[in-house]
Amino acid sequence: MNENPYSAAVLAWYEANARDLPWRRADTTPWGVLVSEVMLQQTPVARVLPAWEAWMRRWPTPADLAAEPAGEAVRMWNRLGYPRRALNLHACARAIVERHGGRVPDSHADLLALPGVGAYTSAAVAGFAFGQRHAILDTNVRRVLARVETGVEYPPKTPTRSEARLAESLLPPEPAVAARWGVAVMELGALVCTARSPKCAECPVIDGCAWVLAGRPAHDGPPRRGQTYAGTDRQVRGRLLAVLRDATGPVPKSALDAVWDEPVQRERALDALVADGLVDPLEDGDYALPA
DNA sequence: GAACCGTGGAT
DNA sequence: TATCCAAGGTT
Repeated sequence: MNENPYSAAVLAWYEANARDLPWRRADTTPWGVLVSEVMLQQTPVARVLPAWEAWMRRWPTPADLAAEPAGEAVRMWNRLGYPRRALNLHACARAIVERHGGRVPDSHADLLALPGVGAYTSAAVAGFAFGQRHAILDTNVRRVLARVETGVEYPPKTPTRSEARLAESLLPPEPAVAARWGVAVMELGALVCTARSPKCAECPVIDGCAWVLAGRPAHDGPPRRGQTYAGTDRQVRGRLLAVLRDATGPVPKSALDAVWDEPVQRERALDALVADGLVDPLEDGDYALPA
């Protein structure tokens, strides 16, 4: 008995409309799935595609990456954003080699223990790579459920227990079907039930959508503040790291000083990069990507 | 729980 | 041009 009234329609829609993404192919390894999920954190599919291909070509297994210095991962990450994810993936590779014999673990708890792997990513890898039954609650699923089930345009700013309970209540009983349902709802949110200008005419569950039935009311409540970027420490960190990425070796501090005029903010950003392990201060005063 | 952590395309 | 926001996680 399945308590999910949408699964059949969504699964059928997915069969007909799913994108042919490389990390979804049958021959993709769990490592390939893990790499894709980390790269996709807060990053659009279109920008991940070439990065994933290059990464997997260079480091087809965790052992391949574990054998390299962390700085190589940061350099390879290029401009994908949130470069600590590169560090996390490198640390994942070493943990997988040391604790799991070089194979990506299939248990949800072991996945969750990996650096940079949280509630979403652990569920996604366990589901998509190993066919297990876990609730997937990413930004796409949250938006779909907010509309179809709750009747509001957008979910809360941060995931709630209520959302998690709802997602779990909708899980099909059969693990393989549940895993399929997870990607299918995500894909529906990514292609049809989008944040702006949703394509309701193409939606397979429009007849049961609480938000549509309510007349598609606009989001009420405080505006979800956008993060200004210009002038922030993040921008400074990005510029500093770009210098190190684009250099072939260590760089003098003067090269870093050149990217930002304001010295207090510049030093703070550099110190933070060092504290995060993204930059190594060398004994001679130069700076380098981590060894 | 809020703040922080990059980057670039779309509108 | 400015804002939104994209398969989150950590502190």
